[in-house]
This record gives sequence, structure tokens and C-alpha cells, in this order.
Amino acid sequence: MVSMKDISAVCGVSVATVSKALNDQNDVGKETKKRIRQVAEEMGYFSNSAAKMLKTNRSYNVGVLFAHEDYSGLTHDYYAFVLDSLKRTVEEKGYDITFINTAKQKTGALSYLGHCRSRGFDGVAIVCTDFYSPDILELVRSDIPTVTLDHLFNDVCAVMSNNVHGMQELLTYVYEKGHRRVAYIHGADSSVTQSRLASFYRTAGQLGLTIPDEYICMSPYRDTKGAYLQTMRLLHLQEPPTCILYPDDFSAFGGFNAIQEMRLRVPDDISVAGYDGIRIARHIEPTLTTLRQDTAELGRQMGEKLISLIENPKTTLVETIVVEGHVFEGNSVADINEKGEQHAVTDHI
Amino acid sequence: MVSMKDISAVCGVSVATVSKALNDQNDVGKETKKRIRQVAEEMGYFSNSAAKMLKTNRSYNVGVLFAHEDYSGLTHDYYAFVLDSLKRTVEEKGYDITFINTAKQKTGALSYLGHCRSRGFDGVAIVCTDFYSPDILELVRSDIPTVTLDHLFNDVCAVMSNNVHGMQELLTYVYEKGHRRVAYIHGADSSVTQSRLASFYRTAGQLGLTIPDEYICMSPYRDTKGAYLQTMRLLHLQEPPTCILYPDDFSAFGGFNAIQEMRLRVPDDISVAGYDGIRIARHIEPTLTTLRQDTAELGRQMGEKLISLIENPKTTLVETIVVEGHVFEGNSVADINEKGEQHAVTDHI
DNA sequence: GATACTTACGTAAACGTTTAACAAACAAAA
DNA sequence: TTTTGTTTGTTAAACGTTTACGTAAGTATC
Repeated sequence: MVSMKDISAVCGVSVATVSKALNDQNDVGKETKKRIRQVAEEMGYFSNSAAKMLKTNRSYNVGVLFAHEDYSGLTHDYYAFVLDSLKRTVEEKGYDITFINTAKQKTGALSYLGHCRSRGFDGVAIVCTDFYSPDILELVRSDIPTVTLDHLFNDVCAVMSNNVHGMQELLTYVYEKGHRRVAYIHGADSSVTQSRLASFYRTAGQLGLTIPDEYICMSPYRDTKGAYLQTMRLLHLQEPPTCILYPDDFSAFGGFNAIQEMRLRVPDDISVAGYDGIRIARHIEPTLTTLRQDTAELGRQMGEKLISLIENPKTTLVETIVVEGHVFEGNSVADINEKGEQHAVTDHI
Repeated sequence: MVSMKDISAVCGVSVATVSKALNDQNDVGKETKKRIRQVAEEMGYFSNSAAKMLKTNRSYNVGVLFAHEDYSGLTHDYYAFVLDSLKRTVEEKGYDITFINTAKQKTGALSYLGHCRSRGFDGVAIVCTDFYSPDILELVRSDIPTVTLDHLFNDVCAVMSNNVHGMQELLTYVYEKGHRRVAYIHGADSSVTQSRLASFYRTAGQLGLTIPDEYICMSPYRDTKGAYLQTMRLLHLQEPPTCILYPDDFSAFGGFNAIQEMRLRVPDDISVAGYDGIRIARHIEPTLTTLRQDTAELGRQMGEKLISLIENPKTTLVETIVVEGHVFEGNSVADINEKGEQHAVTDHI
């Protein structure tokens, strides 16, 4: 590996001058700088980031925490898209992304914080994990700039998809399509689930909907089998719903299966709506009506906030950034208004 | 940050002794070692990987190249699953994963190789990219241990899904189900496409199938619209196929849409098969018959080969590891044998 | 009791940078 | 002519490790 020392020898200047030339400092002559840079180029010089890091305490590297739970993490559409956008954003600003090691190492099982300290990450993004583990708490309480996704800690920046508005918009959409008997299969307990469920009830109240208890039930996120079973249950009620909301798009497909098995059709016999807006949902007929979360924006906001936190620690607000999602109108929700056209007209008044 | 120096001061020993104690060398007393380790723990010591790296020229960090093409990269099921498995594998062996920066940086636009040199990656995994770019060539020709996925370079380890066997198995499966008029919509040109296409023709020949030219056409990978159009074309042929093979599962869904639009049913009226085995395909009725690639194994093999290449450069073979995929039997391919049962019996002979 | 070996620790240089402090040369201002 | 300032460069220490080598004491061997 060619180092600054080699360049300095060739150019007949000191190492310090080479360093300054390559870092474009202004206390080095124009001609000298030009020559040094040219020689560096010719010799195939690459800065040694370890040495630079050792001196400057800056790694230009951010850690990303991505837990390996079943059916989540990298292989989850939502998180993968957010990560993709986050990656683009920070890379454009000259930062790299390293995964925070989530494996129990043979030697001494480093904690998350330990790993971050050791690697010298300038900041960390917590994308997907069990937010209640002590390891995570230790990390977010440290002085390392941190941004979380869809979870709120005290004094930690968070980027959140607006689940309250999202559910409100989705339920309102369904309501305006004429549905009055709406069931909601929600996901397993988490802050996201809480937000959506609360918003569901509040919106229902505002719209004057009464939701029987048996219309509300739980099925874990991305569990098609669970969604299938709950859908079956709902379809067998004395007064079944006209529309079912699912915890996510994946689950909605589980619902599809149950509906199909009952020889019913979407949306003619029953309407369904998902949540997330995964790509495949827009490519299968009937296309799924769903609340599409803005993953590109979520990732971008995370990246920009994190970099800002790193580069301007004093002036960057510790805040929660809320990103709006919007209903993607597929054709899985039927318009069952008796006067559909008229309704459409009044919409424009 | 607490350093070895701090520990040495507390313990009243030299920095060298601390280093040796923490690295579990055996030229330091048992008691001393114990005490040093305890103090390190208490003081919250974490090794500075930059310093260690600078001295040892080992980063315990591997670079992963993951290009941001549309509809590929992180957001592609196949690659995401491989990456997930790769990540687990190398993390278990104490390595971290850093993405190789694919963004044009403002300052000096580092090449891939430059980036790797600068970061001091112990090895790189090339998962998904344009293998023909000069930047990639420069990288694979360097002395950095490298493993590629689904692409072969001279003197570079590769892990490949067996596209030849895969297509053979798939076409044979379809044949045994009684299909004689099989169309194949293949993906855009690449070595993977070449392999599959060649295998398709060879297998067809062996089975005695004659494939009319109009049964073979191209639609880009993961392009539902393209697959839709080609499917439409095939369905309007004077003698349409009884089964259509798609470049990938995603495309197969595009085919579904066309079939549905024509008021035909899968598999009753026409059979379809995908390629890849993405998760969603197993959760939608009719479940898709597809050649499921073993992403977990692909990632694991990549990781193990790479680590081996790093740790035992002399004794590690430069080879191509082939991973088998297998037909996932959904219910999108009908059995149209006139004597279906009899055929099933002879299967067991 | 001399020799050799082992154990346990210290010394010091090195890895490749950055940067504060300094210095020489020259120009401009007084 | 002296002072002051600017430009361009050097020196040397420092970042936190690792490791070859040295050394002093203790133990075993003859």
C-alpha cells in the first residue's frame, strides 16, 4: 500500500505537506499541491481510513441496527425499502453503512454499544429491533447520535410513519365507499399497533361507526396463516363485516385465501384493505387498496437527520419527524354507496 | 474513551501487558491477566478497532457490493435473502458487513477498489451489480479476497445457483405433468439468462419437445407489465401453450393478471411456473409452482468461502460452488396427463 | 554452583495519519 | 531601515494499538 510517506519521498516534501495538499488545505503552494495530487493519483494512493480515524475520531461510517427476527429485517419489504433509501442518502454525503453485529460472538459477546464504540461509528440508525431490550436502551442513552424508526425514546430523534393519520385516512376512505361494518385485524402489540388501533377507534367514533368487539382481533404481522384464520372467523359471524382491514399487505393476502376458499370474491362480496404498500400488492389483480407508507421519504429523513446530528450537534433539533402515508387506491374495496355517483359529486363541493 | 493506557495506569502494569492480557496471550501471569480483564470490564473498555486495524492490517470487516439498480438490490427478494444469510454467516465468525459505496461522492468519486482499499476490507462479496463495468473488473482483479454471486470471473470464487439443473428440473416437472406445449418468457440477457435458456432448449430436446419460435420471448426480470404483454401475445396464438414459464415469480404474477383478464383460470385453463421462490408466492392462491433457489445456502456458502479465503489464503481453493434449487410444487401447474393416476404409479417404479 | 530453560513483564518502535507550533523567505507598509 | 504580514513549508507529537526483543527472577538440570 502506498502511503503519504511514499508520496512525500517522490515529491521531495514532508509528509505533513502531502497531508495538507490532499486535504486541500490552503497553506500549501498551488503548484506543489497540484504536483502532489498528481503523483498520488499516479501511484494509486488511497487514504488509510483507519489511520485517519485514529487521529480524527471520525469514521464517516454509520451503524445500522437490523435485527434478525423471523419475517422481519432485511427480508421485510418495508424495512428493506427504508434501508435502501437510507443507504442512498448517507452515501451521497460521503458516509458508509455498516451493520451492527447482532450475532453472539464467540469471544465476549460485544454489546451493541460496545460494538459501536469499538467501530467508532459516527452515528447509528435503529431500524428494526426489539426496542425494549436493555442492550438497545444502553445504546440510545449513550452520546452517540441516534435516529430510530417508528419508535420514540426520550431525547432521541425518531422518524415515524404517521400511523394515526394513516389509519384515519384509510378508515375514512373505506367509510366513504359506503362501508359501515368494518373489521380490523391488528398486529401484535407494539407502539405502532397501539397508534393504529387507537386511531381506528377514534375515527370510527367520529364517523359514527359502531364496531362490535368481535370485529377487532389480533394476528401477528406478516402472518398469512393467522390472518387466514381470523378472516374465516369473521366470515362466519352472524353479521359479517363488509370490509376487513389487515395489519399489513402480507396478511391481507392470507385473507384473500380465506375469502377465495369460501367462494367469495374481492371486492364484489367483501372488501379488504392492507397496510404498507408493498410492491407486489400493486401488481396482482385485484390490486390491493392499502395505506402506502412512504419508505423512500422515511429513509431519506433518517439519513439526513442522522448526518445533521453528526455534523451539527449543537444546532440540530432533537425531534420526531413524521412522514405521511397515503391510501393507495387499488380495487379491493368496493363502492357500496347506494347513490355512488351522487356521492362522488358531493365530494367536490 | 478509556484506552489500554488508562487500564495500565490503574493496574500498575505496562500497556503491552494489558494488550497481551486482553488478547489472551500466554506470556502474562494468570492473576495479572484476570485483574486486567476485570478492570477493563469495570472501566467500560472497548478496543479501538481503528488502532488495531492500523497495526495489524486486518479489519474484520467485509465489503458488500450491492448496486442500486431499479427493481434490484436490497429491495429484491432474492438478493435480500442472500444478503441476510451472508450477514448471519460472517457475523457469527466475528466479521462485520459494510456496503461498498455506490454513490458518486462529491469529492473525488472513489472507485470500488479505492473504497475497499481505503476501508481496509478483508474481503468483498459482490452480490448484485453490472458485472461488466470496468470498476468491477478492477476490483476482482485486485488481490482482495472476493466471492461473486451468480457470475463467473477467472480466478475468482463464485457461488452460483444451478440454473442449468434448475431449468431442467422445472421443465421436466412440467413435462411429466403432461405439458407438451411449453412457452418460456426469459429475462434480459445475462449469464444467468443464457444458462437457463440453453438448458431449456437442451432439456426440451431430450424430452422430445418441439418449441416453436413464437413460444420463446423476452421480458425483463421483475417486469410485470412486460410479462403481462407477452402472456397476452401467447394466449392469442393460434395454438397457445398449455404452460408458460416466467423469468421470475414477480413476472409470473404479471402473467396471472393477463390470464385473469382473459377470463381464464390457473391452472385449469393454463398452467404457469415462476422462478426464484419468493415468499409471497407460497402464500397466495393458487400457490405458484416455481424453481425455488436456496438463498439461505447461497448466502452461507458465500460467507464461508469468503472467510476461508481471508483466513487460509494458501489452502483455500479458488472454485465455483454450485447450489441446487428445487421445484416448489404449488398448484399453478395442472396435471393434464390422460392417465394421471397411472402415471403417478409408474413414478414409483 | 554453573548452566539452561521458563515464566512474567517491560521497552520501544511502528502502523499512517493530522495538526499545532514554528520558521524561512519574501513582500508590503511605516 | 525596521516592522509587520503573508506565503509556503517543516518538525514533532499524538491517536491506541501490536509485537519483536530484552531482561530479571525463578526453576530445573547436571
